[in-house]
Amino acid sequence: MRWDDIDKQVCSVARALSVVGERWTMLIIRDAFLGTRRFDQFQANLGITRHRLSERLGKLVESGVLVKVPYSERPLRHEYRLTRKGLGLYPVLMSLARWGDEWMDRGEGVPLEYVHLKCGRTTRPVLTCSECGEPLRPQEVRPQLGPALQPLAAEIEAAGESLEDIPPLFKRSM
Amino acid sequence: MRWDDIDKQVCSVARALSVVGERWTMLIIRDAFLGTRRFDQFQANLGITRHRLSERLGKLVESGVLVKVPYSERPLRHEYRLTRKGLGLYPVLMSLARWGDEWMDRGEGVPLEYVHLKCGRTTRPVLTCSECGEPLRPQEVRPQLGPALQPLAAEIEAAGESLEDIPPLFKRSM
DNA sequence: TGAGACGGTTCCACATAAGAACCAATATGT
DNA sequence: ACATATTGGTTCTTATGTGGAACCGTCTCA
Repeated sequence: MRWDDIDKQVCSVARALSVVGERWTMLIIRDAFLGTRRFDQFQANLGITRHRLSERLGKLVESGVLVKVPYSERPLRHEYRLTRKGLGLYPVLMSLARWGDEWMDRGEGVPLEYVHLKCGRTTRPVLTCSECGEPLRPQEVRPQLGPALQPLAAEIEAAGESLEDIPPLFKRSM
Repeated sequence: MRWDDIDKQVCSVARALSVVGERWTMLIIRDAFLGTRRFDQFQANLGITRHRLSERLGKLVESGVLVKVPYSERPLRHEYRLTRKGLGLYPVLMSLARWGDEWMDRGEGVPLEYVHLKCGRTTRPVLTCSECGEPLRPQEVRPQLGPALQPLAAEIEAAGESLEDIPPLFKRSM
């Protein structure tokens, strides 16, 4: 299978990665969250080639993560800003940062700290349950087929198999 | 700059991506979280080429995200399992899944739902502040230089500039 | 009139990926 | 005893992606 076809999978992770899963893309988004908006700024901050940057920005605009907003007529210039869809990537970015802080440390402490303005303290983001507010741990979460995979569920039951304990069942999912 | 050098940046996101930022890698990890352990299982589920899979698994073992555990002598066979470091990627994965659910939906509903066994309800993971428990929103979080970037802070102050409102300041950070 | 800022595009050499075939150690069936 | 299957790879060829540098077009400012 080609990488270009992963967005066809019935899998939210695969679909997400079809947009933000290429080299440089998440770093461009990180920079956007830190306030970078212009082509040359991105290029200087990231050290990516202009060619690649141009291509990646184009794709991000196409997929609705960034918008091109003019900030000057004559000469016509635009900058790139996060859309709501782009802002939605914040948890992904923060989770990556947190994991990097925890596991990729070089013994010099973390590069950045994050002050939560609401409570005034340095925060370390935690993933929690929307329903009970407890931290979400992988052992305490059971994935089950959602609406988009009901046909698959029917198929499996028709074959006389059980929906329980078939981990590879989820091969097209999650 | 080459992609291979991003792990040298003083940036936790970049460092994290140097491990999990390549094509296929997060999908391999997704499968590992869903219970996949053996080479051929991964290959069948993902549709990745054996070559690429072999290389990616090797890198993940090298970087400590997976371990190779023998499950049979004669013939010697091993399987791949998530380490604690690997399990630490759960929030990244769930955040990606959630974003995909929300923004890459095709109108057929979500592929998978997640039941939080502790409270028994279908959960949608939320990123919250470790200190006050409130949901973390990008506008309410102020990144500031951490220990690893104190030299940079000194440099900037020496140049007579302010640490405030210099977004590109963070170019080597986050 | 000439240089510089900005936001790109074009070109080439090299690196990485996809797909298929092959390989080696054992186990299993006949 | 021999053929076939299983598992976990490696090797090869061809296609696609990437990095680096040069170039381009529109403006502004001196």
